[in-house]
Amino acid sequence: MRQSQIFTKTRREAPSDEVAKNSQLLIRAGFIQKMTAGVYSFLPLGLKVLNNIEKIIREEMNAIGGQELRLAALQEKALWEKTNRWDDAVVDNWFKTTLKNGNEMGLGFTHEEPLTSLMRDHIRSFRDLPVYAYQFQTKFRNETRAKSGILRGREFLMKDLYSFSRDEKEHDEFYEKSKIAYKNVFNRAGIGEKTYITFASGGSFSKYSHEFQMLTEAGEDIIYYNKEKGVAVNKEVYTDEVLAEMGLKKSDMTEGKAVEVGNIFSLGTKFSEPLELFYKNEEGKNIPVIMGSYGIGVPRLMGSIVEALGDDKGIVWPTEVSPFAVHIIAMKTEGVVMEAAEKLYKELTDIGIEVLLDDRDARAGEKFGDADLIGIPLRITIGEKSIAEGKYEFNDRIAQKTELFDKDQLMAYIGKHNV
RNA sequence: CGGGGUGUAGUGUAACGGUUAACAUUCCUGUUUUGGGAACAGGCGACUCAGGGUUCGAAUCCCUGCACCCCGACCA
Repeated sequence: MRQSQIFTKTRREAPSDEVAKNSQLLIRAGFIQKMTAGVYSFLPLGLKVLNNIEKIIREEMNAIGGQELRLAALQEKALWEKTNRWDDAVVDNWFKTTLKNGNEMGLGFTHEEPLTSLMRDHIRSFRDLPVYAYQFQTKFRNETRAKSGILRGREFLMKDLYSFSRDEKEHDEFYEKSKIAYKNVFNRAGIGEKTYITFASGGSFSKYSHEFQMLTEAGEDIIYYNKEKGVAVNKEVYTDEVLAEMGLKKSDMTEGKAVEVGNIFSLGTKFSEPLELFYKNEEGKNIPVIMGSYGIGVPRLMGSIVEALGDDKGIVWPTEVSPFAVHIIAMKTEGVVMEAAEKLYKELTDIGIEVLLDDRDARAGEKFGDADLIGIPLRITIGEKSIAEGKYEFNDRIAQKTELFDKDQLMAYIGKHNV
């Protein structure tokens, strides 16, 4: 894509009401726009990132047998009354509305109920299990206090997977597989090193659950982590008993602030029983399905990446998440420089590499500054100097260093960083 | 939901109760520039969040509402 064609603009300063690093940088670079507190729109660059993250998650979910679907956002009252989750006294973050005929409806903040209900049409026999279904869908949560940019919004895209298993053993096997899949997601998203699988409370679902917590001052949870073992315990269940159970010692744990980028829950029969999702086993007996739920907030993950990797110059995207793989900076908009830039742009684009070409009639400082802000990890500067030498000037966004590559070296480098 | 704070050109800031609400940046014109946010000249852009009140006079003081931010509670 040509940068001159992108309608969004970078800005030098973030709006004064944006305090969080993630939203400051994302707004300055033109990835997102705030509508109102906790409600953000995703602009072309931001949507590309969101889609890239979605792709990573989709691949990992498919790899463990997930089947993608899309449930309705509008929810009917009767269904949620069956699990006692309609009442505002029980669930305080519903967005509810009323139909013209007076019926109440709610905007889904999660989807255990509708999916469990849906599965009644499809799960009858032990032969129909297990089932792993997931979706990417906008969730609505009437948070009393939205904050931290896109880390905690009132409307956000979420990947939610639900597992339906015959028994605890089958459930546990999938639960363990999901841990690996989640680790893969966060590794590919570039925050693997800072993300700990964290033992946590099960909320109202079960006694315990696992969260994936990424260390950052922008987070709202306190965890105690062990770097060597890569595990952590959420403060809310940080007891001697839990530590002993996990074979950990208090002296080996470090306290840190963290943001929950994903979580996995065992649900047991909490939903299958009230919603009557039973299957017939080999003896013809009705057995409640064992369930689990597995969530990742996509914008939150995007914001967490910015929090974790961004520096004082701007955003730094990991390769797989970056809106473009390569950023070509043309130092001039005409003559041999522009011709060389166009040529490389075409060559890379033709072999399926996503390239952003800065063809704007702007000064070098502005182009470099914007490139740093936007955060594409690989940058190639096309100018008279490197053309004269027959080389390509390559800049590493993270190391902030420059190298001269010939064509083969360049292509090899790009190939290595774009699997 | 409790506590605190803030609302002024697109953005960031300024303005003692007293001219035509200022400066920077963005944007537009022109000239010169062209490898890390260029220089000069000119120009556009604000009913100062909304509604009341006090006052000869309100961006400024008071009240109400709304919005946003921060701390806490909450986070299914």
